[in-house]
Formats: sequence, C-alpha cells, structure tokens
Amino acid sequence: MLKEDQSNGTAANNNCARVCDTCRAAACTVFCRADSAYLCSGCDATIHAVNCVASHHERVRVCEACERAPAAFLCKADSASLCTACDADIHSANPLARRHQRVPILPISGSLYGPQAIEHGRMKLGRSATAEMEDGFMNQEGDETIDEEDEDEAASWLLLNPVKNNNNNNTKNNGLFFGVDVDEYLDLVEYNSCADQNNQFTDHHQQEQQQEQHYGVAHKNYGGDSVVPVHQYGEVAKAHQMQQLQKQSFHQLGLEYESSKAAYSYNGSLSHSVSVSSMDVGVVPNSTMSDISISHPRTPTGTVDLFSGSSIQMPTQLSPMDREARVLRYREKKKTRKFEKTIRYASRKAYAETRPRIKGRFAKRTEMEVEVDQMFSTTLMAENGYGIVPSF
DNA sequence: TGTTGTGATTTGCCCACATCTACGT
DNA sequence: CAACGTAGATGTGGGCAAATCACAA
Repeated sequence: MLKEDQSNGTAANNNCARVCDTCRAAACTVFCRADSAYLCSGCDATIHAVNCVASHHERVRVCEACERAPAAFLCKADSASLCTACDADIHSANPLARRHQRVPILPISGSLYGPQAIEHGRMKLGRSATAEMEDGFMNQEGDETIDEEDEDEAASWLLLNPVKNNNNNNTKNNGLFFGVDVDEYLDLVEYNSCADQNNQFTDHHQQEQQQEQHYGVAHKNYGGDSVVPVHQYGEVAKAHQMQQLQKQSFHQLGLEYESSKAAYSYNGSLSHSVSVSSMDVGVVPNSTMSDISISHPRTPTGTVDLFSGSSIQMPTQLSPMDREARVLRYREKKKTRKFEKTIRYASRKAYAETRPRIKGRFAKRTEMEVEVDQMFSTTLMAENGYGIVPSF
C-alpha cells in the first residue's frame, strides 16, 4: 500500500528531489552528517573512500518519500526509509499504515559499497553506475537476494502478534510515535523482559511439547472423535526441523531485542504489524509446532511500567543464515496456514449443535428435553452397543 | 478537500454443558 | 500401580451488538 503511495509520491516529487551537493547532477541518496552534505551514491562512494577519516563519516539515507531530508526511520513493512515528517504523514494515514513497524535508522560509517563497488563508481560516471551503486547500498543493509517483501512480512509476522482490539486507541493514536498503547507491544516486551532468552525459548519449547503430548493423548484416547489431522512421520520431522529453525530465530531475536534496548529510546508505542490478523486469531491453531510457538502468552499489564521508556526494535541486522531461516520458516507456515476453523472434538460439536439456544446463546435444557435426550442416548446405546457420539 | 451520514460487512462475546485434565484418595 | 472420585478447565455454534469499512452527499 505504502509502496504504491510512495511510488506515486516519489514519482510526483521526483522533480523536486534534492540533487547531489557535489556533482549537482544526480539525485542525492545519502546525507553525510560530518559534511552536512547530500550526496549521490557515486559521489558518496568516491568521497568517503578517499581516506580513513572520511570513510568513518556517519551517513544516513535520504527519505525515499520526499527525497529532501535525511531518513530517520525505516519502515519494515514497506522497506522504506522515511524522514520524520514523511513517517508521520504516511503512517498516520490509516489504521493499517499505523501498524507498520518502523525502526530508527542507524547512521552508517565506513565503506558502504565495498572495494569493487567503489572501483566501479570511480570508473563509471553514468546513471547506470549510480544505479549499481544504489543496489550496492541496498545490499549493505542485508542480503536482499531473498524476496524482500516476503522477508519483511515474515519478520513482522514472526515477531509480533497483532492486537485484536486496538480500536479504543487507534482513533487517537497514530501508531509508533503518536501515542501510547501499551498493550500493543506487550508481546514484544516479553522478549525484552525475559532475562534469559534461552529460558524464554525453553518455555515455548516446553509448551509446544506439552501441546504435542496433549494432542497425542487426545488422538490416542479419542481418536474416533477427533478430527485433528495426525501428522505423518515426514510432517513430524518437518515440524522438528522448523523447531530448530525457530530456536535459532528466537535466540537471534532475543539478542537483538536486548541490544536494541541500549541502542534506541522510544517514547511511544510500537504497533503491531500484519499477518496474524484477526482472522488468524479466530482460528484454532493446527498442530504444527511452528504455529503454536508463534503465540506468545501475554504479559500482565502491570509489568508494563517496568519497560516504559525502554525501546523495542526489530532486529535490523541478521546474519544471512538467520534471515534465510526466518524467511524459510515464514514461507513454510504461510503454505500450511489454515483459515478454516478446526474442530478438535466432534462430540462437542455434535452436542453444541443439538443444544437448545436462545438468541444464539446456549440455553438450559428443560426436563422434557433432558428426558428425550436420555431416551435417545439409551436407544442409541441399545442399537449400537455404545454411547459414543458419532464423529464427523 | 475534508466532513458527515448511511448502509454493508466484520468481529468478538455470550451462553450451557459434555468432555477433558490434573489432581487426591 | 491401578481404579475411582472430584474440581476446574476447555471447547462447541448461532445470534447479536459493536466496531469497522466503503461509499455518497
């Protein structure tokens, strides 16, 4: 959505995009704080590769929306670097945009492009060179070979749970920096709050195992009733594999969150992004372990004060393996996502369907109905030899 | 262009009770 | 250790109210 907005906006604003202070030809892509100069990729590479001091100049990307101010935040959902003003404008536009995750952009020092790119930049002076340099710049933030959209979605999706009822707040709050909505990031805070991230994962893992055992028992005892799909060996193995990936990811996330606390300071709330929408919330989780682990138990509201003022941030720098693992996990889950409600106990369903209702709500059975029911079940038992409610 | 009103759609809650789980005896 | 009893938790579906969305004036 924002991409469309931005592409439109960028296209519209291209005419007034700031030009490079050095070459006065190309559009600037970075802002050098030390030089207080807006530079295009080529000039940036050339100038900051001159010597060691220059290479340590802190630079930030230019806002992709207005292209006139240094970017302050990176919108993960849109993969867009935005200045404070554009960020406020864009992400206060609608509730969906408010849920985008944004992280402060760290200034970058050192060579952004690597020797090859610099050499390239020196040799080529045309648009193509600039384009290549920009690509290089993009790649600097991480391995972009993986589908970025998927990855961003995966990242936000894996990290955060949406809050189903933020209605009360979002009429006044505009998301990340425009209000305080504590509950919305409790899930995240939990990661920060956990002193031992390994334990954190262990808890999840144990929970998963309990769930697995629970389902296993259910299948054993009530296999006739249950309609929960039983995993084949291959699927179990896959689930186990996914667990391993998740374990890696949780470790990674934990570290990232902890470090982020020191790195940044947010005063506002962090809205949830994407993915586990209210549709998902209403869905009974299927038995893939990767699904179960996504739902974090909510932290009691009282604990929030402990973290007020502390920051929460998306991990911005992951090793290629971790990123790949995360995306893989996301894609895997995306494939196995189920939006249909899963009936775990058909017998309960059967009873629910036969139960008397008043305006949709279950009502107490009258004595007559109880008698009829008893007669029916007696008959059923006599005919079938048992009283099990037929499964569906 | 921004505001207001209206209709359509979506979401979450409520209810009773059989079933399930985790205990203790 | 197995069998039994008990208390508390869980899950089930239809209707409704509230929230949200889309569109027009």
